[in-house]
Amino acid sequence: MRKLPRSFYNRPTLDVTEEILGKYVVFASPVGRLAARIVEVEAYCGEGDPACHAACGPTERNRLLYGVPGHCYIYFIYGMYCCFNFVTERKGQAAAVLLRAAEPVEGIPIMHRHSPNEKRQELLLSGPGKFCRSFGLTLDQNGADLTGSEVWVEDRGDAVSNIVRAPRIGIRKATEYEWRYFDGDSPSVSRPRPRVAR
DNA sequence: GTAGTGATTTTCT
DNA sequence: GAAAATCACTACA
Repeated sequence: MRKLPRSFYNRPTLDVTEEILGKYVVFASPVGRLAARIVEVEAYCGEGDPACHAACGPTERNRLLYGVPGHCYIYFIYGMYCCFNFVTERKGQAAAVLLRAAEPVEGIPIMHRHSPNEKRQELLLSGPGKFCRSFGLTLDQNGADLTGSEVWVEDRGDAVSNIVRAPRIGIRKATEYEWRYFDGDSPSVSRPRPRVAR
């Protein structure tokens, strides 16, 4: 059990994306400690990636992407949901890894309380919006330092044997890049059988 | 079981 | 004014 250092994030985004699978994200929330095993992520590289928030240059909203790696980038979307990102690459390089899904490990009763509609435990974190809601992550955690003591990622020695690569989901641009990585053996990925349409 | 559409707010053009 | 890195509900097979 080892907290990942900043040097883990200060590398090519696609390397971080692949290697963060099977790691554990931990959130010391005000109502208790939460932990989950990461099973699905997507890479967003600012340079040459039309789907990245930073594709059109720096703005007030995405400035964290350009900042120091190893921080959280959380944004509000579709009026009711948040998405949680890990900022990667060196300062000045806008890139991040979007956490799409995870398996509940610790603090499961708390997650159920945040998402009373979701009865099945393996689906509590099966999507970026649901992950933030079940974890209780809000814009209050935007910009949190992943080497700090509020939110961080641990290596618990898990290896993912069946890593699957697929086109990214929920975007209308640059879907030809297969930058979505997930654990093909996990029941908690957001789309068990990815559809080609959309 | 799968497929389609509405909800709702922040951000940028 | 329009789009967005989504989710939940309804309709239909």
